[in-house]
Amino acid sequence: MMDNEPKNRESMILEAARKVFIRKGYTGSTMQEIADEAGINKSLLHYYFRSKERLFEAVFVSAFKQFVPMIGQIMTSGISFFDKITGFVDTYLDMLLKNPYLPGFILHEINRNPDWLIRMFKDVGFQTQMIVTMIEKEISDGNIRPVNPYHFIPNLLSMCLFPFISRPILKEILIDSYTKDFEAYIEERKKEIPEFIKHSIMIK
Amino acid sequence: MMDNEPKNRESMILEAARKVFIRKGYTGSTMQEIADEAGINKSLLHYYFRSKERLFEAVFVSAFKQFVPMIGQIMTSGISFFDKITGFVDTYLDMLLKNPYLPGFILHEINRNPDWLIRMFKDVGFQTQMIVTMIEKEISDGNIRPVNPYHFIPNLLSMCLFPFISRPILKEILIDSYTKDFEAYIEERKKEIPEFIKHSIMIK
DNA sequence: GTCTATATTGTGATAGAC
DNA sequence: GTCTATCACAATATAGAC
Repeated sequence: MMDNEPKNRESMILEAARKVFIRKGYTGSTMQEIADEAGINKSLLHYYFRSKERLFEAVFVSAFKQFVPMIGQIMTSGISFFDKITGFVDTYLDMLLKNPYLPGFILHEINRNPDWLIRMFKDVGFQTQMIVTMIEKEISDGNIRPVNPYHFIPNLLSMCLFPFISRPILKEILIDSYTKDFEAYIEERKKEIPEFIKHSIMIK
Repeated sequence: MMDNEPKNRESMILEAARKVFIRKGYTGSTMQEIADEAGINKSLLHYYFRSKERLFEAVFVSAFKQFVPMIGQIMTSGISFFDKITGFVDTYLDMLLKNPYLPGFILHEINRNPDWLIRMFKDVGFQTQMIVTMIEKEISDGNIRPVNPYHFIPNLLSMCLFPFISRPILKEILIDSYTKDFEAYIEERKKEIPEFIKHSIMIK
């Protein structure tokens, strides 16, 4: 960790709040715990952010932006379809390894209040239509077999995200008998997921 | 709904608690809300179950048993590998459609307290080794290509579970532009998931 | 068994000294 | 800006009448 630069209180608080909220969720976290984590007094939280809800909102917005993959860049580049998949999986899994509790946090909080999504996606924007178009072009070009993009995209996302959401269960039913730790297991998936997809939809 | 038979208070409370806990989680639920849902007084909850935690535990244990797929039955039957996959996906998605919030609930609560798992799996037991052995036999028999079972099994589970965990997001980024409602979308997946797997690992 | 208080602790939030 | 003290209320839990 190289970020020991003296930061201002506001970002210190945000960092502590992020840590606590992401791990325990909104209803599972208390202002006291966040204050302790930040090494300051409870009232200071209210000084910088008016309420628990506002503090949470600040954390959630930034976390959500991180969660939605920057899929546009790589999907419009000139590389082959298989390389696009590999590149995406590699980049996204790397980010998730650095933020293993992010998926569970986002999914749970969105479930708690789905209305946030509409406002969220205005800022962030997952370019669905662009990806669908890209996939359809690959099909008509004869590079991949006819696959329904509206199922393929969730399949891809699920295979990346699921291990992080179900981490304790996976550890119990699989990894323990597989003698690998979690990070090594995810590293393996960087090859396994593209391989799985390759056999599933590639024509040549 | 045909279950209007007069039930005893205890199961009425359990039903109400299940509804509230599964939707809002342990920290997001209050005893008051559960009492309201059951149409009774707050103190009665404490009469039947000593504490919030005990009431939750009763709900969680039964929910967890439902969540862990009865994969042993179908995986040891004499049918072909592809039929096993299709049968499992069909059965499991049907159960999930009746309990759409179950996966998010279980996964979130396990994340909140992973220690429960050890005790849970003693009772329930997901027969990992049996499934792994079965897959390895299919490989050596030349029915499917050599695939790592420790990645294949999570892939299969993830494709079934993910839509339910990420339902609001999927609705926002996919289904709206796809003109299907959620149930119709899941019905489609009963064919799409086996199809995806078939192309991915079947040899013939 | 079921209800109406009531006790007791948690927690978000504010007031006010410095 | 930062702290201590305190308020107001919500939530779990219990006591006791019926």
